[in-house]
Parts: sequence; structure tokens; C-alpha cells
Amino acid sequence: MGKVIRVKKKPLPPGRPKAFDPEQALHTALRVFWEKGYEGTSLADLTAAMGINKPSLYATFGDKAALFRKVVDHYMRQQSGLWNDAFHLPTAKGSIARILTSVADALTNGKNPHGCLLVQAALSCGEDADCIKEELAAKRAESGTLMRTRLLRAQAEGEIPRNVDVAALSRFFSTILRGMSVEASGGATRAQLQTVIDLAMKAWPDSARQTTALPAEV
Amino acid sequence: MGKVIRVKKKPLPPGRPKAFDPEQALHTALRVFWEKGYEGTSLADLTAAMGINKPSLYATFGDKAALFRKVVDHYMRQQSGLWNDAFHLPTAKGSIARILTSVADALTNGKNPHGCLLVQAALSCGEDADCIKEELAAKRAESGTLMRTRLLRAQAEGEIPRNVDVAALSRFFSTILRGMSVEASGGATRAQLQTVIDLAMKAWPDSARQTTALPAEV
DNA sequence: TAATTTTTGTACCAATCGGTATGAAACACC
DNA sequence: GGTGTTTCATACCGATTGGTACAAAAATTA
Repeated sequence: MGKVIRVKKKPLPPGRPKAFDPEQALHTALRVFWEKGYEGTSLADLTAAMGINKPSLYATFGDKAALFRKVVDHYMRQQSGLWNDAFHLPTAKGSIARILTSVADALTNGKNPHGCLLVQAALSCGEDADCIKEELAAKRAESGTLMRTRLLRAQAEGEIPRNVDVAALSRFFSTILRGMSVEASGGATRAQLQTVIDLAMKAWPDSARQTTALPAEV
Repeated sequence: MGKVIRVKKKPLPPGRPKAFDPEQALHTALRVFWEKGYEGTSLADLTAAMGINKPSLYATFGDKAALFRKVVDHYMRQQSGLWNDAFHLPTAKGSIARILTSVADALTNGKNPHGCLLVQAALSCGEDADCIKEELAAKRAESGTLMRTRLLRAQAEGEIPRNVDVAALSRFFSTILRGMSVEASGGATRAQLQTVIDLAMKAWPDSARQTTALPAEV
């Protein structure tokens, strides 16, 4: 019983084989951290959900912080397709709009905890988790720079006027993403996020060209 | 030594007098929870910062959750002036703009931890803190309804056109507030938040009337 | 089958968690 | 001064925290 079927081209390494799939265990750990946050998740929570015991967890993933970092990588790998697809759309306006809608989809997806792991997991924490908090802030900043590079390209291509502050614009959309994450975590629906997106897109510079040229009130 | 000076009209109650000021202790507890979050804060953190010991804490404020609720009340009382001032400005546009700038001030105030307590303290948590998480989400929603009532009044007064969805508009500005909180927690400066505010105000309906009437591209 | 290697399950570790029992200390009142 | 009342400081509680030691179990290789 428990005989291991040798998969094609996978010569089993010596020693007792793992009784679990590390990839799937990582996926499960992601869900737990996503739902309970870094400090709110205990090793007991993890081992119970992953179906393994602590020594196996430590041998495979390292300590709690190391496992969490692997989880974050897994999460970003999982979301990277979304960003890549949006990034390569013909117009920057389309790219940003796609990012907002795709993220809204992900934030309210019924299969996952609502909200964004990078926001939920450790916005504030005790001293020992401070480095985790900072790492997450850095990861969040990455999405901002990603949008900024897309906007810069659009500016070079003439889609966005030269006088537009693309750094400010990308920070604005970053703020929208963070805000939607908090709202989704608090129970906002996909439809409600869509109305937020529609209003956010009003900040797009082609309408700004008019409103900044003229005074707001006539 | 340690003789208590009887303050005017304050007949000391019988028994040994408190050796600390509950109001100031609450203020200190606020700072700790604000910085470390609900789960990230231990009773040892609290007693050390407040300069009292656990039995005094329990006798005065109750258990950890009860203390936290008092802290949240203290926090909201502290911020209520900001909202009241903004609420009574003559135009809704001015009210919203004032709220955004005042909150941006508060979020990046050097004297306090950056970010908003209602967002930071418990976006995600373990099971035993779930009720705290939900209470915070409800408190956050209050600010949204507050803005919505202000917008409804403006609509009744004719400042905002009847066809505008004020629920969506208030949700949009709520999202901006949450997003700014996360950004501030991650290190955003006051000036950076201002650029976000300037762009957010582009969603205001008087400019929307133009852009929705005309197609975006000519 | 014997030797080797790796994983597994259990039992355990010190430290910390939130929360409390207890007796001494400090006040008001009489 | 004595009495009643409340707070103080210390020491303690069981439960849980993240993390490990250890030996049995399960695989490969020889």
C-alpha cells in the first residue's frame, strides 16, 4: 500500500518519498496566510490546512518567515499573467483600465479570500514581523513602478501629453488598487468596484487636458 | 510623599487613588495599537508603554478587546472634528476636498504612526479577532455613509446634477481614503498624497458632465 | 537482505500569550 | 487610630506560540 507510481522521467531520489505535493501545499499555505494574515496565522493553522506536520514543513520550506516569502512569490507568480496581458495592450489607457478591472475581478473572486495578500498580510505588526511588513511594502511599490513604466512608454509614443506627471498618475492608480483591496476585504462587491474604476478613469489625462486648461468654474 | 492635591470639585472617591491618568493611558494605548495592529500588540507592549501593570489595565479598561474598542472610540473622537469641520463647508466639493486633504495631513503626521487605525489594525487576523475585524470594517463604512449624506444634500440643493450616482461617488472617495492610508503606511509623503487628491478630484461630476456628454476621443 | 538516505509522526522545548489570585499599600471616613 | 475600600505590585495560571530531537518508517542502491 502507498506504492509510489514512478512518473515518466522522474527517477525517485533515494530516501523515503514525500507524502505530499509541495506545490499544492504551498498553494494551501497561500490561502491561509491570505485569509488570516502573517501574524494571525499559526503553524498549527498551516500544518492542519496543508495536511502535513511541522518537521515536514520546516524541512521543505524553512521557518515561518521563509514559508511566507515563498508564498508571496507563489502569489505574485500567480498574478503576473494578469499584469503581463494588460501591459502589452496597444494603449496605456487600455492597459491601466485592464489592470483595474482584472484586479477587481481577482479581489472579489469567490474562490479566494477577498482583498490583496500584499495589503492584508502585514500592514502593521509586532517587531519581529517588521521586516515582513517592509518587504510587502516593497512588493506593492513594484506594481506602481510597473504602471509608471507603461505610462512613460505611452508618453514617449505620444499617447500621453508631455506635461503630464506620469509618476503622479501611476501613484494615483496604485492608490486606487490599494483602496479597492481594502474595500473588497470589507465586503465590497465586484459591481461596486466597477463604479470606482469608472470614476477613477476620469483622471486620465485626455480629459485632464481640457479641465486644466480651463478654470473649473466659469 | 505622593500626597494627592484635591482638584476643584473633584471629591476623591474612597480607596487608594489611581496612580495614572486613564485618559493619557488610553492615548498611549492608541499609539501602540496604531503602530502594531491588534494582534501584533501584546499586553506586555501595552503595560510597558502605558506605565501600568496588567491588573490595573484590566480593572480600568477590561480585557484586550474591550481596551481596543475604547481606543477606537478615542481615535474616532479625536478625528471627528476634522469631519465636522469639513462637513459644514458651503459646497460639497469643498467638503470632500477638505476631507481628503485633512486626512492626508493626519495620515502623514509625524507625531503619529502613518496610516489609519481603522485600516491598519486588523485587515486580516486569526479567528478570535474576527469580530474586531468586522467592527473596524463597519467603522470604515461610517465615513462612507457620512460622505454620501453630504453628497445627497448637495444633490438636493442643486450643486450636484440629479443623474449623478452619489453612492458610487462616495464609494470612490472612500476608496481614495483607504488607498491613501495604505500608501501612507508604506511611506508615501504628504506631497505625494496631494497629487493623488488632485487627480481624484477630477472625478467630480461638474467635469464629468462634459466628458460623458462628448466621446472621449474626437 | 543489508546498508543508506530521507521523511514521517510524536513528543517535547523554552518563551510568550492573555488573564488572574493574592496580599500589601494608600486613600476617605469615622 | 481604626475601618472600609480601592489600587498596587508580584507572582502565578493554563494554553499556545514558533521551533526541534528522536526514532520508526519507507524508499533506493548494493
